[in-house]
Amino acid sequence: MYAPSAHEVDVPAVPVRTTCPVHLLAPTETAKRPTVRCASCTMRGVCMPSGLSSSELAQLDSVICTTRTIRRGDTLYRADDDFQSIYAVRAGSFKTVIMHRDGHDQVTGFQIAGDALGLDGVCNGRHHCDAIALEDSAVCVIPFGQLETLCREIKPMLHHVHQMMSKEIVRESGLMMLLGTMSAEQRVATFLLNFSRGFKALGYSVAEFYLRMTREEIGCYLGMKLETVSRMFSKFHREN
Amino acid sequence: MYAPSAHEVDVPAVPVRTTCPVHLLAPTETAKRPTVRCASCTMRGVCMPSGLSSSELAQLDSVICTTRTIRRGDTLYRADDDFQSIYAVRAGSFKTVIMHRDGHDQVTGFQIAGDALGLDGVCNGRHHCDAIALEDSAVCVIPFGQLETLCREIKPMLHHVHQMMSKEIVRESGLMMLLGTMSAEQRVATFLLNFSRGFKALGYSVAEFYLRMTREEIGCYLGMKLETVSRMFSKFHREN
DNA sequence: CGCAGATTTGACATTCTTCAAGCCCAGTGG
DNA sequence: CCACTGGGCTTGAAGAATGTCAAATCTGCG
Repeated sequence: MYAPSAHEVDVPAVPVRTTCPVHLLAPTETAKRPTVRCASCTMRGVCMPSGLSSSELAQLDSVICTTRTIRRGDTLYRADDDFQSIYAVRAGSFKTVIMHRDGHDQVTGFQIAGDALGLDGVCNGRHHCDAIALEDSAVCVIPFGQLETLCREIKPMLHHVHQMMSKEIVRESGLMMLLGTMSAEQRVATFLLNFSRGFKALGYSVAEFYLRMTREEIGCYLGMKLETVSRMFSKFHREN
Repeated sequence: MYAPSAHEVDVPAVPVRTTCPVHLLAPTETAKRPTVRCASCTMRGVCMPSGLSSSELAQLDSVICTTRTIRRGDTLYRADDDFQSIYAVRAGSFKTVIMHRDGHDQVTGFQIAGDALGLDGVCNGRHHCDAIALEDSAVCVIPFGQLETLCREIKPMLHHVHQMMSKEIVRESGLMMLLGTMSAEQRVATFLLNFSRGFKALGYSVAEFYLRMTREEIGCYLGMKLETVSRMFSKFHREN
């Protein structure tokens, strides 16, 4: 809808929000609880350590993966829910939100295919935020107790889990930087660039992509009001 | 210097910055690399899982702990440093800072006795921030590779490491909430309350304590300018 | 004592929010 | 088919919160 050539400038073309899904679920994935084999999963490189032997992969498969589908707007888990499992996004997208009594919510992250969800629950056995699907989505369910058991047997797995958690820590500290030091304009620009990078890693276009979240959700994530987000988008669009 | 009774209101008495250290190092701890035994460490409850057998504690001691002292203003590690170890603060205090080329730094946390440092490095083998001592301090050095080995042998240890990392994730998301949704006044109040809570856990006074960091560092942490921090302190003091 | 850095305070500028109005689009029902 | 409706989006004007700049203390340290 906008010129794809726009990615010569720092900020990618402003995407238009539509309801056309970025990742369509394959029909086989919509069934309620089919076992998906990690060994043949295209996302394996994203959510599992590389270099596992086939017997180790079999261990993974036997112990760990079931999938779950979540409809747009539904929650994968809520704050205070008992923590049992972590999740890997297979298809679709989510947001994680910390609700505050007075309605001042904070979106702490957007997750797309390959991202992990639920690591906040390890700390004290309860989740600390809500995870809400932005579109019809599917996740792999990874029971954390069993994952820990596996970690004791497979060293690369242990290290991978640690990396995932550390990556989350680093991601969040980057966000703190954004929230603490950047102007509204810089925040929106950074947000678009990060998103673009995320889609690129999945093989989608860098310069043109759909945003599944509303202006309000973006604002909530970036620490500003939806009107300000809108103004920044307009500004970038004017200035290309 | 201020009335300790002030802790009846929501916000503790505004502390005065001085150079009087909160935690004095015992003389024996200032030597360069003495081995401190985890088994007899008073901080053990904070940085290690409870319920380890004495043989497991011995394993810990033999493999892991050396200590290091850092002078005020010196760095424990810097961004881009090779990641080898994580650290547990034994005495003193630190800040972690993400430096940005244009001088817009972000303080991502303050760490006092019992807190962990360095978990951001697991992710890709390099640290992502600087850790700087706010006063003469001491840390336990915990080589991460050896810790992972130990994790495979001692299950509670594995779980504890996961909890530490998850705790850091939760801490950061709380900070994102603060940065994203709160007014300057609320941020400073929350900051003081959190700090008060941290000191309380160490057995120090809730209503009166010293802040080792400058107004600028606090501002950097809370996403505002030092003048604003100062104004809020003045305001709280006026209103008690 | 006197310097350098930290802090406080005031006046003014800027940025962002708030409030309000109108537009666009998809879904709905007559 | 088309008006209607609601949600999301855009835009303008005014106001509040915070940043910027500057000056005057305060404090610890040599």
